[in-house]
Amino acid sequence: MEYETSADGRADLYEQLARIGKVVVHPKRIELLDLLCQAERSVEALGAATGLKFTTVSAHLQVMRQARLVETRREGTRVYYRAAGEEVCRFVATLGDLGRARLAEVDQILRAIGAGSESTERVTRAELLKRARSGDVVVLDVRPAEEYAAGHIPGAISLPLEHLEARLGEFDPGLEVVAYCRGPLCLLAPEAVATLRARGMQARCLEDGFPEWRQAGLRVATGADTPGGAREEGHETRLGLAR
Amino acid sequence: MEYETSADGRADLYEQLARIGKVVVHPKRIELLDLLCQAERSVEALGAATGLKFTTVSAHLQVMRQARLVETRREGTRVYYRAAGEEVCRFVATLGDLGRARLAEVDQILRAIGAGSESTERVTRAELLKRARSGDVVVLDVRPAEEYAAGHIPGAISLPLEHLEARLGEFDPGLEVVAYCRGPLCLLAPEAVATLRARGMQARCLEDGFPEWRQAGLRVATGADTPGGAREEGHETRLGLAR
DNA sequence: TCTGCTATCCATAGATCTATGGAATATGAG
DNA sequence: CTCATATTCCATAGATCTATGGATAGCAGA
Repeated sequence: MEYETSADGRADLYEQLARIGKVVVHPKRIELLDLLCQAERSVEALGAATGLKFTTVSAHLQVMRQARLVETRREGTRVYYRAAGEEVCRFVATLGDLGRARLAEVDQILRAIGAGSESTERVTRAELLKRARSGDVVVLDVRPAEEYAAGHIPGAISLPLEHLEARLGEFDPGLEVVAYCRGPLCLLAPEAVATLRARGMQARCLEDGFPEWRQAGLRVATGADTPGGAREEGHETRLGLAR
Repeated sequence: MEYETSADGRADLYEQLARIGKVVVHPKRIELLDLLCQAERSVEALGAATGLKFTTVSAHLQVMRQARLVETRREGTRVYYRAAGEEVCRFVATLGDLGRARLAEVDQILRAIGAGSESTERVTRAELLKRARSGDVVVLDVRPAEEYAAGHIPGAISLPLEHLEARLGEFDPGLEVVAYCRGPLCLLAPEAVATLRARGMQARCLEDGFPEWRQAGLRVATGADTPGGAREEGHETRLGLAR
């Protein structure tokens, strides 16, 4: 149906809000928006992350741009997309909360993969701050490297989930690990914790994720995890990884 | 496209959230949901409020029911719909906030009708409480009667916008009026204030609206405004209406 | 049971959306 | 200017959605 811009302001209003609704009517667009709330990405990278052809991703991004939910930055021949402001992320989070509250399926899905109302309680931000100060805990950022670079908890080390297995041997078994990811709907940290626990390690998830940390007004650090690549030898015990 | 329930939990998750998105992709459904966040209503009443044939409204309601955003209650031959919980209202409010923040059109529309970043600042809840105690202010609920009945600010008098003109003469010109409605996206109170001011009265809007009042944990009253119909004679000065 | 209501269910024409191939654009390196 | 790369723009077949008329179902009163 066609709802042209009429003289009736009230109808117009809902019309405008529906532009936003259009974005979240498609699962892939929700996924894309969720990704963009974490860090900016190129069209190509988004395609790889979602399994869509870049041309399809571009089409979805145009819909999101129409709704002003994303902004772009050009760098050379590449275009980086990002969520257009804090409100967008808050909206996505609210959508997730609502799904969790009203759709039993959402909770089931999360639980099925180990997140959800998990067996082990999570570490609160306050507790993490306290324990980090005393130095007996390793804070692990298991999100993709670009998201870590876009912002992370100070002192956390970047170890994307897919590299976790490979580096399991490097952990100091004497320290507890606190892993975090993107938030309550994200499964990266729960999976990491499951992996670590399977090895007999002490590991828990942080409550929520990085976005919530930032929104709580806590300090954040940015930049890649030692640009050179490998971490500086010898300093790693600070982070709880055996050299 | 068809996104069947696959083994990939992640895809499933966004799929489920898209069920909610489906509700807000259609302007009329947003309008319906917004109405249901205010008070429960029958299918017929919703049709009248939105200008849709009841059969169309029913179809929209099924979509909302699928997403579990509404619940029903049967009373005789009539079915009353309502928003399914606080989270739903919060979601609608967040959608409105996002629209306001990102879509200039939304703000323009609101401003065009007198709401939006209006010329007169609004009264805060704290200020209203204080002044209500000293009794030099009339609190006016300009929403439809059924919404007033479903919950209102204690001491407020119900005077739906469409009856305001007719009863203008009853106001005590010595008192300031504070009008409220459904929230920042609602235009009822701003219009009421405009009408009152045109008559030279002191009038302002309350910040936000009733839902926010309730969410702030403040006291609310329920029930119709004197079941008999006319307000008790003689007690009205308490409310600022001349007898 | 029959009748009158209110609401849901069904079918459908017409409008809209999605994924994708292929062409057109924009930017940077030669 | 030419070529290569990353995107956007366009066209389109096939799937999905919307509004609505007509039929059906649940409930209350005669």
